[in-house]
Amino acid sequence: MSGRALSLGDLERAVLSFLWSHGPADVKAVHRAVGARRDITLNTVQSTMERLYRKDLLSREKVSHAFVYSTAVTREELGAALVHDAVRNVLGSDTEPMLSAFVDLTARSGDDALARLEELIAERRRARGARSGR
Amino acid sequence: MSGRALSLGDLERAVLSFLWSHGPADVKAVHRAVGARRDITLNTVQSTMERLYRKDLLSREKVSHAFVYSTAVTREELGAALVHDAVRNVLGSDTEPMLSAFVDLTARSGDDALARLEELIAERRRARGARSGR
DNA sequence: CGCAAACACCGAGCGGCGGTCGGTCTTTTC
DNA sequence: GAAAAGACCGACCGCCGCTCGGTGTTTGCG
Repeated sequence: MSGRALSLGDLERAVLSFLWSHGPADVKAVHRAVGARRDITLNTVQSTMERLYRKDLLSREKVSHAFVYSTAVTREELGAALVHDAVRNVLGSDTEPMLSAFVDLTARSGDDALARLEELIAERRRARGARSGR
Repeated sequence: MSGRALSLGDLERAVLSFLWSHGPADVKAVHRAVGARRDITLNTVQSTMERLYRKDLLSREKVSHAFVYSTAVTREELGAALVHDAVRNVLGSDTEPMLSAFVDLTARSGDDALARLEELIAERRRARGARSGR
């Protein structure tokens, strides 16, 4: 853990997206899938993946003499972290504005989304319910 | 309206924050309040505010021969926009992951936050109530 | 065992963006 | 009119992601 104010470029997002969808892969595979449409060198993909690795967003494991990269965080975790950042930077530490934003954004997806949000809250409640605290 | 992937720097956020707290102000006032502690020239503040103006985050009105700047969006709107961006860039267009992130982040602020979220949803429901979703 | 292919890593250049100013041109004011 | 006030322009810097070429190292085949 760590990572403050992480910023991601297009390629970085594309790489992460690919690894989230299809599991772990080596640079070559990612290049074939992601770099192909971009007319990008394998080297570029390599650099990007290493940068992602240094940001602790990817983990790697040496297989024979090539690295196989895996995501170090789930899409959900990253998404939550980014949202959290946005909130902290603009809305501050008060929770109220954050909650308002959530409801607002949810409402834009329709009333059913609002209902779904309630369900998720209820579920979360139930899960935390019995056990209490962390 | 518009706004693609807006990114804000520290000074820009500070300026916006000031204008949100204390109403409209001219460059000089903002410089006194924000630029003072930063050992920054009035010109720097001026440039930053103009950039903010071009990003449509500030509006201005000429009073005598100086501009008085006002925020063109509320803190809540900007916050929501940023959160929306983060969601779109990482979580995609499916609403489910977004809702999960919301509940997750809210839960981190405690059970009362979860309860408050429910209240806000209920309120929103009542406000939009009768009309029905699409 | 030695060599060629495969691959990771370094260094570098580019473009975009925010921050930071100095200088200049325009407008207001006395 | 001249001086003061302020807006605008252009420039430079540093950071960051993108993009490669080149180089060194490791692997595996003949």
